[in-house]
Amino acid sequence: MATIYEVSKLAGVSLATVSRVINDSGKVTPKTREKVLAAIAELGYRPNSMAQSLASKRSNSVGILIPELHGPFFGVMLSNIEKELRDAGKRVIITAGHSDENKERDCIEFLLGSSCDALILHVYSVPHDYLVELNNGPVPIVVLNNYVPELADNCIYLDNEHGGYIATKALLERGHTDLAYISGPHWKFDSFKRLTGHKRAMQEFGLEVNEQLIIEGDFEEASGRAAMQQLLSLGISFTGVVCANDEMAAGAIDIARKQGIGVPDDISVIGYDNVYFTNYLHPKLSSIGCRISEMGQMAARSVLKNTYGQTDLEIQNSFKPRLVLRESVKSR
Amino acid sequence: MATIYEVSKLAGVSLATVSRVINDSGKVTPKTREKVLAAIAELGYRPNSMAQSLASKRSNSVGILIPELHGPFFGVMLSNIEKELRDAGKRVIITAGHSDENKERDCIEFLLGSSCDALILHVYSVPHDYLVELNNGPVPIVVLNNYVPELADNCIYLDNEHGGYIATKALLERGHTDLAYISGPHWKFDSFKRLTGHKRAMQEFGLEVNEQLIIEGDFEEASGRAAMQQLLSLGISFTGVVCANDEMAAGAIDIARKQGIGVPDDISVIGYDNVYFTNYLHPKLSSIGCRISEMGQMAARSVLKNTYGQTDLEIQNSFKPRLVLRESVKSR
DNA sequence: ATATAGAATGTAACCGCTTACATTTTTTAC
DNA sequence: GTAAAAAATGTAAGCGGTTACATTCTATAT
Repeated sequence: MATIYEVSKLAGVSLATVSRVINDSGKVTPKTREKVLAAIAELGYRPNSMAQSLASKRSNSVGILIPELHGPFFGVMLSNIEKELRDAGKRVIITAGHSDENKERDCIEFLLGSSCDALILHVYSVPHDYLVELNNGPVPIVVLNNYVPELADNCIYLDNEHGGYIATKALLERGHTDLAYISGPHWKFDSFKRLTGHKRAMQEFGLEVNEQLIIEGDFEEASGRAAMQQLLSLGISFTGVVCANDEMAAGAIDIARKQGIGVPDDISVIGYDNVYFTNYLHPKLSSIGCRISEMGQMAARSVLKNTYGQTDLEIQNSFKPRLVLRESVKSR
Repeated sequence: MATIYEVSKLAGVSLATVSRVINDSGKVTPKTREKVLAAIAELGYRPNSMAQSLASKRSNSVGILIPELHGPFFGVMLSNIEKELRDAGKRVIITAGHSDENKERDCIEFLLGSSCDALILHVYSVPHDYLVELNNGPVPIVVLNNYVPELADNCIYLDNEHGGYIATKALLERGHTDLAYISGPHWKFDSFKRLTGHKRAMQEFGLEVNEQLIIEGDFEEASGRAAMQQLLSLGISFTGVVCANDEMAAGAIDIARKQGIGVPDDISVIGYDNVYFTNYLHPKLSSIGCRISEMGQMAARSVLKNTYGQTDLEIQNSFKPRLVLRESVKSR
């Protein structure tokens, strides 16, 4: 591989000049620029990014930590982060934290050791203090899908409380009064917030929430099945089920069907996340749209703005989920 | 950030010695190792990966090019690549090529300019020649989910012809004789191979394939709907539909249902990829399992073996898909 | 005790670039 | 035409490591 030195010799100019044309920095006469460009082309020269990084103290790469790389939610998020960042010529180094504190820490360590210029973190288990501390270090972070008060400006998040609220309200407004709720793990903050929103809506409508009708799942389809099973075995009647994500809703619907309970005829079901397969389900699942792409994009923009000096970018920190009505919800 | 120089001073040893303990290379007395380790801990020193890369001419990062970052197929693949690679301490730089030749080339250029030690490429549009040429360059590649004869040892792929064959055979063996086929884009090699396998199975069973019953979709759900629509409007009877992926199968089933055609009672449907949501569909979709995780993992191992010298790893280049029977297929 | 092989450590060149500063060239003003 | 200012280019010192080779210990053999 040719080096900048060889280019400079061939073009008959100094190293500095070659560097200038490569980076488009400083003034260079069109004529000499031509010469340099020609030499670069002739040698098939490509700057050595490691050397550039070392000398400039900027790696042009940003580290991403996301719970999983697969799955409809994270995939979309990642997709948008990558697009936005690569359009700006930045590299994206990804790691998966699997919602486990130690793994999340490992990933962060790993990314810190990778000379990232910034980190985009979608974590579940690492404590807030740790994030705050981290942000005081040399590499700035943006916290995705989570709100940390001390880091408010660096957070891009969804108002999950509102999401739980509107999901529930969608059913209440349609005449349902007896609702069940299939929750995600209570220790996951977004899951917890959704449930909080649910309770607020119930309260607002003057309804008692029956704790027996709140089942804790784990966001996986199987837990939705189990939850529905349990709900039906309770012998308490209800006409609507709010689920904390679409996978669990899919499982719940399937169990209902198997027990001869019609959705939405007997029971209305609403999911959360509005993941792409909601459309493939039968009945098509109503859900809560989470602005996943926008949040991903915004997280990327946040680092472009704060780390790479694209000061013209507008950052929106908080996103409001919205109701997406399909076939699984019916008025009574 | 502390440098190796400061560590060496604090520990009272030379740069070389510090480097040795960091990299666990060369001999170092336990005692001096202790001193160095202590100094490292005291300073909170972390090696500068850019400097390491530059000096060692090894970035420890591998570039990934994949059509999309989202979607059930690619997500799983990516997930396994990342896991395998990061367990080995390698960085993963990802890019999405969107099945477009120019974008794919851009991505490859981008990765080449990122000092990757190796590339894992899942491409659709870039010609074989280009890949062969590329592989002659300084950075080795592994071709994922595609077979390039000249690069046979660097390819990790699925036998898609076989997949199309067993999918079709699954229906034929269950007494179906009139089959329709919803294909992916013919220009995508995997899609084409699947169709080839379909035809072979038909032939083997002494059946004529009716070209009218082969509809070209684009792997998206909507095209599955459209294809089914078209098939039903043909007025040609058929009792089974083989789909080149699960999304299109989901669309096809939904259209059938809307037209009052029972699946699997009136028509059996089989998908391809065995993507996770096949389980959420109603009826649960039979499909062809594509060993996605294994291929992803194997691609990663291939680079660990060939680029990072883990010679003990066994590489399996070709994977056979397998039939996954669920509810959408029924004997007649 | 001494020579010597082998182990541990140190020295310094180098990896390929960026950039502050110095120098040279060109332009402008008079 | 000359001086001063501005623009273009060049020089060289890093950036923070790795590693070949040189040097200094240690341990073993004699």
